[in-house]
Amino acid sequence: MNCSVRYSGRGDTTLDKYDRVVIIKNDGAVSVHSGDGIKPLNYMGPKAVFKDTHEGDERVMIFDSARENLKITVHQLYEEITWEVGDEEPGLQRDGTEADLQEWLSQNIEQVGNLEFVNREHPTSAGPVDIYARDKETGDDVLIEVKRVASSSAVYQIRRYLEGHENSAHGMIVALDVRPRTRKLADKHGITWVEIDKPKPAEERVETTSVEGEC
Amino acid sequence: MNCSVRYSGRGDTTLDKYDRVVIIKNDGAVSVHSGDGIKPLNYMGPKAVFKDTHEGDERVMIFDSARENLKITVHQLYEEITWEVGDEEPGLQRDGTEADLQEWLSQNIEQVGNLEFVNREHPTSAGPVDIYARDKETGDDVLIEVKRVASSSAVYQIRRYLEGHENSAHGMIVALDVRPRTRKLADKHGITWVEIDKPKPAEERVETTSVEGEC
DNA sequence: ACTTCGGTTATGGCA
DNA sequence: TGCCATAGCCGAAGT
Repeated sequence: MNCSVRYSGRGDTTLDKYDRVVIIKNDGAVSVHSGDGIKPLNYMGPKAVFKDTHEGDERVMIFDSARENLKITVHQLYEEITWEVGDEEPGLQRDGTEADLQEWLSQNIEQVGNLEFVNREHPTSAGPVDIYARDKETGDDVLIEVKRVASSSAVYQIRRYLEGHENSAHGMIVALDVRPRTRKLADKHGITWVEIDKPKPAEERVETTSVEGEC
Repeated sequence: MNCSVRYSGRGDTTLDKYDRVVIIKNDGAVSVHSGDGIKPLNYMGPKAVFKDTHEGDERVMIFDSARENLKITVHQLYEEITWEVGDEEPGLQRDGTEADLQEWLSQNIEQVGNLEFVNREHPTSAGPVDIYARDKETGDDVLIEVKRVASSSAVYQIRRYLEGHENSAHGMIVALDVRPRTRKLADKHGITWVEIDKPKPAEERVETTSVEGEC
């Protein structure tokens, strides 16, 4: 359709007259798509209430929710199709998420050092740290942040946890991919980083190698 | 269409057989939508190369890019429509973004204290701080983090900037909305927070005062 | 190419 | 409900 759009709520946006595709889903979610890209230009969440109105001789679609509203002015409607999709979507199965890594590491903590696993999602005053371990030699506490890809934020995160931990502890980042600048930043802050290979699903596992960085 | 999807790249996902809507755009972007929600279940960015193949008697759509690939197995195709959209999309105009707030505050710094504006996006060793100002009474440096909605991360952010700033300075958060726990956290770390009303767009504004620095 | 950061981020989980 | 942290986050801008 050829349309212009006005959104007001968490922010305010305007979309000038042009050809676009508008999708309205079963749960009331709306999205306005341009001819390019993955993300919709405008959209509205599942709770939206749809009101089909007119302004002069133009069709105006209004979507309202608690604190937001979206107004699509339809200048020309080229085509309108409806398709039943059903609500038994099996859903997306993700593999190798951070949670998976965390689970794996809690069972294979020796892969990243001479460590003993203590706790997972261990509470600190700055929030829960992914893994709490102990150095078998020194007996020191080690707090580990697990990431698929570790960027600078991982360093800041682990520093907060160290600050909020009851004892003084050593910080460590374990990830499939530790970005170059993150390595330098971690070193600078005395935080150990370890890259591990993507762990295979349980039944396929044989061996893993690891690359380690020190400060 | 009725399809199942396999993605491998930045992560790995599986999507079991069900009815969905697949959108292929001008620039090569693909998205697989379920009947609910805003975000696509699977997708692939603009650079994707499309190969239309077969596996047995089933159509298989493969999308490849540098380090990713998406495979859609089509079990049944209900309908296929093509629509020309054109590439002169005027684009989304955002209003009241953080950048706008920053701009406004740099011109109206007196709204949040007896301050004198010094610099915007002022560099520190921890990255550029939104606004650098000076306390007119004490002469102390004040570093300000501007947000639409300020959550705990704003506190940590400003602390990093204070750490990376050349002089000792006072930290401040200015936002349309400072979340309750963020207020407490800011207080705890000695960081001032100020909530402001959403500034009106430039053309509606009646007057602004400007502060000029003397050398 | 890599990094950083905003976003109407969305989404899920937990207190 | 609010808050936190993840996400294949996306997308844009700067280096």
